Parts: sequence; C-alpha cells; structure tokens
Amino acid sequence: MFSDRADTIEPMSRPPRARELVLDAFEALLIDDGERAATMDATARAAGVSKGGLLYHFGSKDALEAGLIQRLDALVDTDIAEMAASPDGAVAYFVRTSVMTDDPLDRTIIAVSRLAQGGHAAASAALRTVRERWADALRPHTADDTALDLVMLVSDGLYYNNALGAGGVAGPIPEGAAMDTLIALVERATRA
Amino acid sequence: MFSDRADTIEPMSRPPRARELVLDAFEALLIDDGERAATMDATARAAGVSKGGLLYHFGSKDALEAGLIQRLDALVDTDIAEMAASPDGAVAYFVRTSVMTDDPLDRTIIAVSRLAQGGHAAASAALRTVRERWADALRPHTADDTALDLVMLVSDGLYYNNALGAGGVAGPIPEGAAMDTLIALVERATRA
DNA sequence: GTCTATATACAGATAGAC
DNA sequence: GTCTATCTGTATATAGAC
Repeated sequence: MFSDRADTIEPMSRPPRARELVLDAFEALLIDDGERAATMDATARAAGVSKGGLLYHFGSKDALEAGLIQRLDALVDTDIAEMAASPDGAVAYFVRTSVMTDDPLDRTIIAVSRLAQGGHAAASAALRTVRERWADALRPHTADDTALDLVMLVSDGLYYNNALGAGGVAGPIPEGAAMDTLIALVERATRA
Repeated sequence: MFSDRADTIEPMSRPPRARELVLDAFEALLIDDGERAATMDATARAAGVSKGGLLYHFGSKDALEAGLIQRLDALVDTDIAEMAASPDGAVAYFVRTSVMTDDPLDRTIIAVSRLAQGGHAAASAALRTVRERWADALRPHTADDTALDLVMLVSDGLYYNNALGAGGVAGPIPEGAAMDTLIALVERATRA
C-alpha cells in the first residue's frame, strides 16, 4: 500500500529532513539544559534554521512538543518488538536497556520526561502509556504482579538516575559486571 | 553557645515565619506546575506577599532555590535518624517511605528534583548527596553492593513515579497489601 | 520553504516610598 | 518588613518580504 518514490536518490526521507533536525535539536536542549532552556529560539539556533523556518515545520511550541511525543511512540514500537525477540530474555533486555546509552529511544524518553516534569499533560500521559506497554510485554515473563512491580521499579530507578545526570556529574548507575550481577538478582527474584 | 531568647511567647520561630511560607509556596508551585511556572511573581502571589516582600527574604531566584535545598538537607537529617531507629528495619522503612505521602520530606525532594531537571547544578548535587547518605545508612542492612543497588533503585523508581504524577493522573504505585508484598520481596532478595 | 522584523507578554531584578 | 512602581531582557507568535 506504500507508493514510495525511490527513484530520487538524494532526498530519501519521507518525513522532511529539516523537521527531524529540529526535533533532534529540541531533544538535545531538553536533555542537556532542561525545559526552560529549550525555547523556540534556542531550538532554531541549534538546528541551524531561523525562528521563522522552525515555525514553518512546527506552527507552535505545542506542535513541537507533540512532534517529540510522536517520535517517542514510534521508537517504543521498535523497542517492544526487539524486547520480545531478545535471546537474553525480556527481563534482562529490559533492565539492561533501561540505563542510558545515548541511543535514540533513551534520549527521547529523557526529553519527554523533562516536558512531563514541566507540567505538560500530554507528555505525562505518553510516558504512562509507554510504561503500561512495557509492563504488558513483561507480564508473561514474571512470576506475579509483585515481581513485575519490582522489575518496573528498578527500570524506573535507572531512568531517574539517568535523568538527574543532566548537566552534572554522572549518576551512581551500576555498570559492566555490577549490572550483570544486578540483572541476575532481579531475575532470580522475579522469574516466572 | 546559643542565646535563644525564649522569653517571648507568640513568635516562637527562629527562622522567620514569612520565610517558611514563601518556601512552602515555591515548593507547591514546583510540584504542581513545574519549574517553569514557579516564578518569583507566582511564588509571591501564592505566599500572599508582594514581589518586593519576597525579595526582602530571598534577594534573588538563586537565593530562593538555595533556601529550598537547605530545607531538604535539614529534613534528611531527621529522616536518617528515624530510619536508624525504625523497629521495622531500615530497608522496610526506606522502601515504604519512598512513596509520596505528601509529608514535608517527600514534597521537598520532588521540588528539588524539578530544579535539578531544569539544569540547576546545586540541586543535582544536593540530590546526589542525599542519595549517598541514604546508601551509607542502608549498607549495613544489605547483603552486598548489588543488594544495596536493588534497594536504592526500587526507591528511586518509586520517586520517579511520584514525580511524574504532577498535574496528571496518579502513577502506578503499589499501595497497601501490594506494597507489603513488594517490601517482603525486596527484603528476601537483599537481606544482609 | 526560509528569512527578517515586530507585537505582546512576562521573566528577574532595582529603587525608593511607607 | 512590606509595599508599588519601573527597568531590562527574553519568550512565543505574527506579518510579510524573498
């Protein structure tokens, strides 16, 4: 049902490229400097366009924020599919990927969290929905509701520490072997 | 070394009362509406004083934020003492009190988190210090570093969900019996 | 599609009256 | 101690040229 015109080579993207660059810039500002600093002006400057140029793609601040939330939903689709297919098991995959690796999904989640903490209702709702989707995907892999709570909370804790790292010293997140041991402990405590 | 004049009855407070009311208002705005909305103007209005009146107590936005961080440190002193004295055990006390009950400490932590997410370096540093103090107090009660990580992360996860609740629907936090079961699971997995 | 220029509102902070 | 102006900078958004 797709009619992708693949006969042009250079501008391969269906979603306008400039639009994605603006979202990248907005995301980076939210992560590095917080909601307050992520203004239309700063976003335009960071994306290398003018304010007017930005407002052609996103007619308002609300539209820009909605665009970021839309990106989050798309990235979570992919993540849930990868989690289900993970050879390690869904729980191990989920806990391990809950620590920020600067991949697109991690970045978008932190950015949307900043929006949520700024009182943006749609951002809070989007994060709750994402959390619920993850919980649904993990439920078959955990012993009971309490075990699922534990897995979800450890993941939330990891994200909380990631989110606090902004602009400051890195948070106290288990790395390498420490993470492997933590995952083993969580799996032992929650295995279905 | 203190020369407390206790001979006056009515104004019993050493820290000026208006100052505390301003901090209460600032805190409430941060929690309910986010950092962006917690302006000097809005804080003054919520505290029932004028902008000039607020600026008598806190000469700048930075001073106001520093005042909130100072309040956090004082509240954590009390909490650590209560945790050590808890008949339930430190781990159970810690996990149970990690869910927002609208007590002064919970409120101040969420408020300072908002500041931290807005890029306020001193707020991030203060939260890291608080986390470290808790970890030190809990270390003797956990089997090893991994167990301690697990307890800390569950607590962080609880706070993360509390923090997201702002202005929106309540987060998916275990309550009542579910919380008791979770604490039992965490204790079984981490007991020293 | 992308730009400059501008309107309107509100932020943090100062000055000085009461 | 607490107030009412008021200054200065910056945010979102619009208008309209190129």
